[in-house]
Amino acid sequence: MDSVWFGKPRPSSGQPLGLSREAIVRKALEMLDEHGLTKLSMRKLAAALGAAPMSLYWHVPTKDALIELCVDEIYGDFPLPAPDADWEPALREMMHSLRHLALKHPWWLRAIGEFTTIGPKAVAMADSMLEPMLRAGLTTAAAAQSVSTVSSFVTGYALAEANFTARGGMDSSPPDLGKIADLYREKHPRYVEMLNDPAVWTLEGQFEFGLDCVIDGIKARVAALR
Amino acid sequence: MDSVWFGKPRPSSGQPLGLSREAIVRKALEMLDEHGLTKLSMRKLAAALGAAPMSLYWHVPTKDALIELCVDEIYGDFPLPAPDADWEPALREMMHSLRHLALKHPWWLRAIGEFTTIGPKAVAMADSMLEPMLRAGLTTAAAAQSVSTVSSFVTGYALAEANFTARGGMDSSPPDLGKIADLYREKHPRYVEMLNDPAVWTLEGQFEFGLDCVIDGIKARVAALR
DNA sequence: AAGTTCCTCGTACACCGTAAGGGGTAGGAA
DNA sequence: TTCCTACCCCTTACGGTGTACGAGGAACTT
Repeated sequence: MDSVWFGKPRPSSGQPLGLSREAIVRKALEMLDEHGLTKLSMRKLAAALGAAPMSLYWHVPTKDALIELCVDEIYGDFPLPAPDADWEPALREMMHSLRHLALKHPWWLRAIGEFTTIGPKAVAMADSMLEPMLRAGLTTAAAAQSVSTVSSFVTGYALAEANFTARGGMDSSPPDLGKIADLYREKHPRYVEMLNDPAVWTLEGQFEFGLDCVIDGIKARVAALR
Repeated sequence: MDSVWFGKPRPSSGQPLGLSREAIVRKALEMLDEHGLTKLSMRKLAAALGAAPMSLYWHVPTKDALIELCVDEIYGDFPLPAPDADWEPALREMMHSLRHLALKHPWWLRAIGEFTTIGPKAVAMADSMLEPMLRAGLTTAAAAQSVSTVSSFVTGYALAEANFTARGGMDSSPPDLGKIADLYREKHPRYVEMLNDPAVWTLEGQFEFGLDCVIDGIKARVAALR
């Protein structure tokens, strides 16, 4: 099945009046950030743009394709590390950026899970993650393995984190932890004790701990992987 | 907002004829495994059960609630480690189980990302993950931190893995890597070289590598966390 | 003036989740 | 026997969704 990336963005010789692929994506991003993935509809998007629903379909083949474009646009916000940075601080910095991106756009990770997007900006990001590792002397496979490992942790963590940080406007509210604790107090006391431990909810610190673990493990292997 | 878990499953004094919450969840799981999350509709589910669409709503308050029940059911398939196992092999084994669960039910991770479910079987799984760590002498917070770190990696990895392993019947097909390589060959040669490296596609080995990294990092900290 | 290309829109179709309420059936009470 | 109540299933209907199809109009070329 062909993806959006293989088709041209439709030639537009005359000056675009009001509607354009870029304008549609921009407004869609705005609405996604504000209301979440499930609340976005082509009709509402068109209304927000002052156009008829079917007008969008000239610029974008389908709703799923539009969301793929939006997902890739987010990859574009990814800040690049300094071109001469050592691999470890570069990797750390990129992973912090990745987490912040995911937390800033809660719909993003969910969309990634559903649409398997590999757009130009996603490729650029992956490429720039590879770069410091290769420069440190790793083989292609080893660099890929390292990057895949850390970014798996980060996306997994951000996914869990986003579930407990759902703010206003999202699709679902976070579960009521007090009720859950009451429900399971006698059957799973260990679990309830964990829920009530304030240290568990220092999400920033938890992330740092996990990131340290993963990077330590990679560091220990970098020598062998060269 | 109340969740399914806080309401009773509707008292059923007489013998249930045909329809029941259990039967509905069972059939829904079957259809989810076969056709994926987006293809499941209450109407089709009812038809598969030989019932009218609205009949389901006696047993289940809403479609989202039904999916939460399905998600929790999957947690129930999680195999428990031996009750006297050391923390490291126990953790390893559980993470392998978690990955296999995620790959066997591709809709599952996507649903977790969308619904923030904490049902009884999810709690039981979390509890049994905590157990070996606590037995090893970790504090509650340290055990939670460790488990959260590894399972974040595993879910993140499984999410990415599932995107490249989409088999028949899923919502979207995997992207055509050959075309992608052609598109980006001159702009991102490093990335394309990675795509063409067969070692990158030994997903089992990549998973093992990542898991080793994370567990090593935790192991190095276990002493300090006691 | 005629044709061509680009863009916008109106209409329509097949789906979706589910609110509201109508019946039927079974068991217990009168 | 008759009535009441609880439980379960269904019909109808409403307001949404993505998008196929094709009718236009506007601008530019010839």
